[in-house]
Amino acid sequence: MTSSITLTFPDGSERQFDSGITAGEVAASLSISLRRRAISAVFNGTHWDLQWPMEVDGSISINTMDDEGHALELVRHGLAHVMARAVQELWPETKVTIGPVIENGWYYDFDRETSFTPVDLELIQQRMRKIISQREPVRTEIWERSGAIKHYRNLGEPYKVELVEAIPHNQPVRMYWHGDWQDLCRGPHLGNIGQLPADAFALRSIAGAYWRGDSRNRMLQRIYGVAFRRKEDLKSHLKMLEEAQRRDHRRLGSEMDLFHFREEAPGMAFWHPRGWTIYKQLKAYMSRRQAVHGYVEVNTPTIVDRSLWEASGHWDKFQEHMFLVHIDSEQQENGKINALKPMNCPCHVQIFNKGQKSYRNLPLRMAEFGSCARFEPSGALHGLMRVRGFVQDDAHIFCEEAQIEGETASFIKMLTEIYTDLGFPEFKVKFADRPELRAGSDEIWDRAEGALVSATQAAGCEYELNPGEGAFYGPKLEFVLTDAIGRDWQCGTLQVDFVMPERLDASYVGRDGEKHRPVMLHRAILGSFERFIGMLIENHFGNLPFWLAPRQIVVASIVSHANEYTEEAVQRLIQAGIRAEADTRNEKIGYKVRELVTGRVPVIFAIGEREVAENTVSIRTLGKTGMEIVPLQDAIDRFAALAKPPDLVDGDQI
RNA sequence: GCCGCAGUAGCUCAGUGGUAGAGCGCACCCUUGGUAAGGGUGAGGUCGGGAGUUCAAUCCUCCCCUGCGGCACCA
Repeated sequence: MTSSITLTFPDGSERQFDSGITAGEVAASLSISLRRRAISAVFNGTHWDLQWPMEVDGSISINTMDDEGHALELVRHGLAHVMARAVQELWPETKVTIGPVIENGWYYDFDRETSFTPVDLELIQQRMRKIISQREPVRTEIWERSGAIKHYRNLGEPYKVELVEAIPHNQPVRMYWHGDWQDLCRGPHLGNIGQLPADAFALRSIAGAYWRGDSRNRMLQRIYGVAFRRKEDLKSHLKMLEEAQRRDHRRLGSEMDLFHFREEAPGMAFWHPRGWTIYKQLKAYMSRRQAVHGYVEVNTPTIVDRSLWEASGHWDKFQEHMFLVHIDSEQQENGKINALKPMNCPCHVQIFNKGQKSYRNLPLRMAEFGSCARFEPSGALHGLMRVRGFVQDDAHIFCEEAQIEGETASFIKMLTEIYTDLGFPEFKVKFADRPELRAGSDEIWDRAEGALVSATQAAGCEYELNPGEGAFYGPKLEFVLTDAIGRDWQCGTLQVDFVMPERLDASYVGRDGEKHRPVMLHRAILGSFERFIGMLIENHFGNLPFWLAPRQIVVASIVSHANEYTEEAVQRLIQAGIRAEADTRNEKIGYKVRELVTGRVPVIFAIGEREVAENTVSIRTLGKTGMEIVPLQDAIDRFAALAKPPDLVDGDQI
């Protein structure tokens, strides 16, 4: 009296099976070789374990190791369990928690008194290989919730008890056995541990991580691993990581003599002449861009009395991140305290508030390259990407509610232009909607979110939802770039704010002659110059576009009696607006070239007797091996044109 | 902030319970050399800071600072 189900295969054919048949049995019914190669199935869109029964009609396809996505998931997931087993075999007192698959690998969090060491990683790795070589089958069962809880209580696995308790009641509690070792897991898994590639994984690092990601909870020890289907894939991945480390902006920043950090001012960059050159160029570019897009530029105080921060709400919400300044003892006695500004917005509202504004002034786009200081937690600091002192390309658009959508759309357009100019035609967009704790009515939030979403869609931007991550005062768009090591950094942002204008009592006179509250859009494109320059360095591997390159041309003499002509050429290049230097050191040209090439100088002019005699230069361009002899004036004209920032380039330029 | 690891010359790193070494760089000299390293000589270090153990600490112990990898945070 078994009922039957109908399964549809990828080729469209249908077959009847007894209800409860497993995906593995279905594969076997198709062919013995397929059964042997099968690793999992996709049943009705769900990644399905070969051991799981199917009890409803549906579509099915069988996966083999050739199905990369599914194969990698099973491999990484399987290795997570094997690693946990290895750890418990080596150190039985260790408590297990969770071990999810992540990009390129997995991690597993353990609770153990003693810290894992790099030597332990090697031991674990060896034990994992041994476990894999035992080729034990994987078995799964669905358990009663209470039975599972009891089981884990008896085993002394408190984290597993918590996990079982957290499984929603409409979902099965699934247990897996890998040989004798057992773990709670929603699956699916490979049918046999021996299918895991013992030579295509590596344990990478040990790190702390809070249980359930909550800093109030106990700190566990997390071990990260990477895994692939084949040894070659692992090798190329490790090589790629090395490559990425080589383009780390912190490394390039010191190799190229751009900036440095020191103990006296943690999280604040000391910009060297070459780094500051990039900074200045970028700032000038942004300034021109903003002018074109209808922004006015302002400048506001760095040190501001606490009364403003109290009014803006920062004193309550942000104080622990603010650098406080006691100016003198008298002020201190009066309880007067100043703070370095962590943001520009309150100051901008004060400029808006000076004098009477009318709807005719809106939208008012007020920009500032404002120097901000935030006391970031020590563990958050990361080169230029996360600093305590930085300059934002900040602006606030004061507008009417009906203008939000239009302003958003033109902002996204401007941001896309700028990112493209700077070498980031691709970036992620996240839409962060209302958080649980928020100001303003649901109706206002509905309107603000709606305006942001429709403007984003109108701009043709794909975005992902970042639920509940909006600011307390309004929803935001986040524009995210990825660094060399794969870490994401938010650069641009657009935030709708109904709260700050209220708190600081901003108003304008509307068409009706009455006072109205403007809406404020907080927005930035680069985010901070520091972070964005970090991204630029990594993105270009230090080889910045010519207009941004801190050293554009070095004129190197080959013989010392060419030094005078060399200096003259440099002067003429500088007058033509090019960043040029002379290299008249007493060294061979081969030595100079090597040093300049490794120093990422985009263009070298070499000057020997011939060039002096013929009034030419020998040009060598970074990345090319050949050279080219050109009259000096022609070379100056050519590179002066190339040195133009992208927004100033004439149409017919390259 | 939390967990772990690290800090020796300008840089990259070696090293030892008896106050330190290499390569590169730097300075000077020789060399005038045609596109990725010409040769010689020399100067440089409170071994991150403080305390302790010891006859003696750069090395061992503790505290702090900074950095690195994560976690948490990123208004």
